[in-house]
Amino acid sequence: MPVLDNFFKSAFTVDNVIFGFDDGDLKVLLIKRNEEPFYNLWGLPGYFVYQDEDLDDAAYRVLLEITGLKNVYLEQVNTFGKVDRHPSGRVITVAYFSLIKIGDYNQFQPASIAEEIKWHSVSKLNELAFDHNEILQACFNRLKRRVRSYPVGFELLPPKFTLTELQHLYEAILEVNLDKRNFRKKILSMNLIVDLKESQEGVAHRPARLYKFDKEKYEAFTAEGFNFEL
Amino acid sequence: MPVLDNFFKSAFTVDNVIFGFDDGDLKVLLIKRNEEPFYNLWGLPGYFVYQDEDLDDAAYRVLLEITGLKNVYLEQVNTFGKVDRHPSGRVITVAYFSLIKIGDYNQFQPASIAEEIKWHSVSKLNELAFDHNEILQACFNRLKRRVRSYPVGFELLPPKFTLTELQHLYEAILEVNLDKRNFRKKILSMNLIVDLKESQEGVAHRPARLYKFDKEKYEAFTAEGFNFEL
DNA sequence: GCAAAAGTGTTCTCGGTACACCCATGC
DNA sequence: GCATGGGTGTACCGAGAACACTTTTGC
Repeated sequence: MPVLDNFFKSAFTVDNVIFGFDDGDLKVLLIKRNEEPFYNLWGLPGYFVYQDEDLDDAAYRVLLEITGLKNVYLEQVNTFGKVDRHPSGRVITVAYFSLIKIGDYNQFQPASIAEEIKWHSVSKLNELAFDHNEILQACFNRLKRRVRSYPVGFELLPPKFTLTELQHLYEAILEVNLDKRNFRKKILSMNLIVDLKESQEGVAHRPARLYKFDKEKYEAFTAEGFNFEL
Repeated sequence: MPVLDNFFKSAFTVDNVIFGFDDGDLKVLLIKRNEEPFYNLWGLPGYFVYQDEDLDDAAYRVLLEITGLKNVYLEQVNTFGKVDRHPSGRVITVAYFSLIKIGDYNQFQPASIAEEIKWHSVSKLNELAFDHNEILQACFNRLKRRVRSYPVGFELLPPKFTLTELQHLYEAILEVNLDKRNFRKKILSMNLIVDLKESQEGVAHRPARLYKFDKEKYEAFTAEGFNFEL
């Protein structure tokens, strides 16, 4: 074996694809870089992992710095390690995605690593810094699959929501159109959401009933693993 | 930002869970370590990633060194980066799994990194070096899911096989028992395998018919993505 | 009263599942 | 002839998919 020291010359980072859902549209939180490389380009929030820091902890740290949020859904997706992906040296990055409720996000975090932070529609993105387009695509694909085995609505929607909002969420993630009646039949038969017996107010049409997730059922489901096909 | 040099002190490795199938049993190829740490314990084949080497290339290199094989199925699974997972310093490892035909494997590779290389049943494993039990479990779980979206039999079985062998493969991976008639109905209805009009020889019972995979259909299927529920 | 979205059932088809007996070969 | 695994068909049930009209509100 060669001298071990030859190998301890790399750095690694975490990059976090933070998904939110608003106005019928799946969004991702991007930062405008205020330093080289890729100055002024949009990119994923991320940072180097400290020497004494676990990978997951680093991902949570970045998430907290950017959004002010803890205890949110976070999942490791893939690791990207092309030799030349970072101009400063050998840097491999571990990609995570997280799901947050846009309403919980506090817009003005004092984030030193970014000049500007903004939600972008996943469906219309321009060129991002580094290999971040590729990373984002991988995370979006993972989310598409995850949606079938995990009730992601619980993470992305506000505490009270309408069935139409929930349907639009699935449609945005899966990039399909769903039949309203079939969707409702299916989702209600899971007994995962609860009718709050309240209604929307101030809308210029028949107000929709509001629902919430049943936390106990949700936890029982996630523990045993289940199938969420739609 | 702190001085960048502080971060370029880490090493990373790839570890490869090499699956094979033989005698109705799912196997994994392990090495007996001939150096510290974990001297004489069994562990996953893996190695440091060179500074000028892409991650996937490193995984293929390890695979080639251990098995003598190229062009086999290889998939990145997860990255493990607990601070103290490696006694020599900060080493994060990217886990891959690959699928090979046990018959193609040449038992005596001149592998410098191992004293001994041996197939082990996935169902009865002892304690492995590092966090390799955890890594193996993650890869096995991934394989369980992958089996539903990819015809893994194509990678794990010899060119000619019987339907019972194929069924046993699925049973070993999914850890369930399948109904013989239903399995055959389903698998034959996919038109993915071809009756070779040949039979087993030298067995002490009615000889089974031999089948092969239809490579064209297989490639068409994998290109468009498909569903392999069983 | 009109625009806009909410809410609601039935039918058909297809795939999944359960299930038991005869067949071909080696010894 | 017997032990061993190979090979075959049918009936039932439930989930998914297609499909259109009435209701409630704000303006």
